[in-house]
Amino acid sequence: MKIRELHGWDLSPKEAVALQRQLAGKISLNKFHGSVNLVAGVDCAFTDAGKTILCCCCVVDIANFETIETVRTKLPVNFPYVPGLLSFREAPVCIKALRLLKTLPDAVIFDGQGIAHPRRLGLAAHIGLLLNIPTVGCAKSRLCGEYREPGPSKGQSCPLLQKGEPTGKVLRTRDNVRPVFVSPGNNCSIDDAAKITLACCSKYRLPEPTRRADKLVAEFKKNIS
DNA sequence: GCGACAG
DNA sequence: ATCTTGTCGC
Repeated sequence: MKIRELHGWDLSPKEAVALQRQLAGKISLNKFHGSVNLVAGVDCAFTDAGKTILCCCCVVDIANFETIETVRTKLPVNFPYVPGLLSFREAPVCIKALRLLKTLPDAVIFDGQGIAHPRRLGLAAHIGLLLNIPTVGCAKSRLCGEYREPGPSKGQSCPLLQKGEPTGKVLRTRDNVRPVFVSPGNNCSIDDAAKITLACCSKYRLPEPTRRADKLVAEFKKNIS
């Protein structure tokens, strides 16, 4: 798929924070009007003593949960892990991988936050600014925000709030299993993000696109080291 | 100053 | 994220 570029990625942590504040204002949370059938999942892993980052994408047809396409690629790590600045570490490979896709998905789900971020620009939101389709952040744990525990059944959720403002949802994707933290990245609303995520869940806690991408990178890593 | 802190 | 075996539970 074609992906535009807004800026370079060789920045210092301070410059990165300034850039996030500037880019956050460009996010669109308008409701998405369209059908979601093909969803791409993206996930990363590290090797080479943390000097190389690997990334895999998996496009899944939500109607029958069949894998349509997969891609994998790698890049040298060029930014440290700093809570709140994850995109500057992982976005470059994710973008490289997405560009390798021949299939144009209807939406993309990332392993991380969307706007549920201190400056409203988590990984899914940042990369979402480069795409024209909805992006969703589906994290396994919380970065920031307050919430109450959602009910125990699949589908139940509670709003994730930042200073009282909703930024996402704490969503139960399986009965009696820890919830995930979902937030829109760009080009969709909070409800759209939760709806898309739930539509991608079959029998596991993580949505299929992301879960499969995770398995793919693990295998990729295994065949390298 | 003391915790919290996506992957 | 990564280092790591077995083990409890549906």
